[in-house]
Amino acid sequence: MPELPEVETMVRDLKKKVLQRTFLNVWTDAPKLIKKPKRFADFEKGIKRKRILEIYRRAKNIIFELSGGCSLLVHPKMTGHFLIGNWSLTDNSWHAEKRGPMKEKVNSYIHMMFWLDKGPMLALSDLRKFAKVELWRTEELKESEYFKSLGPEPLEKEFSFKIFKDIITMTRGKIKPVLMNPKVIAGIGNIYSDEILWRARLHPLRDTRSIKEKELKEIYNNIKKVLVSAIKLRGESISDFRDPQGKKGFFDTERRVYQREGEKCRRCGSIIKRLKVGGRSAHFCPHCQSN
DNA sequence: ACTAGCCCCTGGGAGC
DNA sequence: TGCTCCCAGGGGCTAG
Repeated sequence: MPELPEVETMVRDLKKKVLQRTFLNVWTDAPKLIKKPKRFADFEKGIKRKRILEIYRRAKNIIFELSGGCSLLVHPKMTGHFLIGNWSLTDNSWHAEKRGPMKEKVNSYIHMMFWLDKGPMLALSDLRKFAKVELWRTEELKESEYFKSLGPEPLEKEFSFKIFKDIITMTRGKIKPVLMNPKVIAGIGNIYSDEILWRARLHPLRDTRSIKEKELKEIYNNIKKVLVSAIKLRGESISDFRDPQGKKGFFDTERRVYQREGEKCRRCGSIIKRLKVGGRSAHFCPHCQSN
């Protein structure tokens, strides 16, 4: 499940491989993934012959800044990830493939394929087809209500303890869903919120208004520590996340609570429990993370 | 102002 | 072995 570290891993790899290259063509068998513009023909027309000038991450979005004042935004949601491959489809086989299922899928979950000039192609794999693909005017995207609504980036220098403290104390609710809310802080999802709270020794259901300064400091420090460490390890692959080369991440070695229900806490030996909050499962140690 | 629930989707696990 | 049922989950949305 791509969260900030997995999306950051994809962006860093993509920058090495596809920067300055030009979109020649695009294919999909799941046009519903494309939310903007509404018609695939318009999307196709809009992306063709555009060169990739920059690639960056905002929250869990991957944004390709293109020539001609366009930006391609991809939110991978649950199972989306980019793959870079040397599938040698010539222009002729592309036309053949257009009429039927792709024969050269390296992965049967590829639902979008981008042909680039020179070298390997770019594919979007998405088992559950939840991903969001949008083509924007760059200016409009940067000024969009959506961008403005996103919370701060937790790894930016500007994300000080004071800012963190202010937004958490301002946001009422249970700490786990608050941490996961992209409008509060960008990029933290179910896995990393569980891991952060275990390290900070806070119960996922703690009311934000009851959290003391010292505890806030623990959460703040562990947000940075966990995310930085996960990026170094190239993300998690408990889910089906793979990097653009199709390789797994190594965060599993650092996993302490997520999907460890019934197993022993690595700190105190108590049995890890699971509960539901905000429609998501929260994993925690009932001894270390008392409410 | 909250929160619970629904929806999109599909593989995998459980139960029979 | 194979069928059916149910669940997970990001995030936007609605309904209570």
